[in-house]
Amino acid sequence: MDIKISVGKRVKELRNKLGISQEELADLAGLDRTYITSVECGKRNISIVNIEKLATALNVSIKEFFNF
Amino acid sequence: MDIKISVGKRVKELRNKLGISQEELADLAGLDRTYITSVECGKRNISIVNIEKLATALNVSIKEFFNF
DNA sequence: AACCTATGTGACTTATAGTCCGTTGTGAAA
DNA sequence: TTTCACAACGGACTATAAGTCACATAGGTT
Repeated sequence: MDIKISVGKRVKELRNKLGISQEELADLAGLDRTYITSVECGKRNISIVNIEKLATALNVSIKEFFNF
Repeated sequence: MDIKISVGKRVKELRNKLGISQEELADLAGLDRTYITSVECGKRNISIVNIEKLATALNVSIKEFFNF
């Protein structure tokens, strides 16, 4: 599976587990809401710095984030 | 520790374990020799697609790659 | 119907990722 | 001391990710 799709699904999965909206996650991570959308939809080739921001906001380590 | 530094150290560690040069890794991953240098030096905010290319070239899964 | 909340889309500018050329430094071997 | 392989560095360039916006869509509520 395309890594961008996998990352997107993982973000959505962890976000849903926390029960928060894309907008709340965006605020927590310091990113734009529409950027979160496009990441979750697998449209972004996200960088490691933003992955770290998202992982932190989602309360998981990077190692845990990639545990898929 | 800065995630870019951590990634760089990890690439270098895995590359040395394989006993290959930066240029060989670059060829295996389909990336530029000078780019590998800057990644290893922690100067690059590498994207997930290139992380996947490097992990594959280094014979580890992405999950294993981030096992640090 | 009109309304709210959450999510998705397309287009766009700015920032930087990534390439390509070469140079420099370094350490080990001859 | 030169030769070689490798690693780091630099400038100039192109490709693409980051980041934002107006707007569209889908469901649920009144």
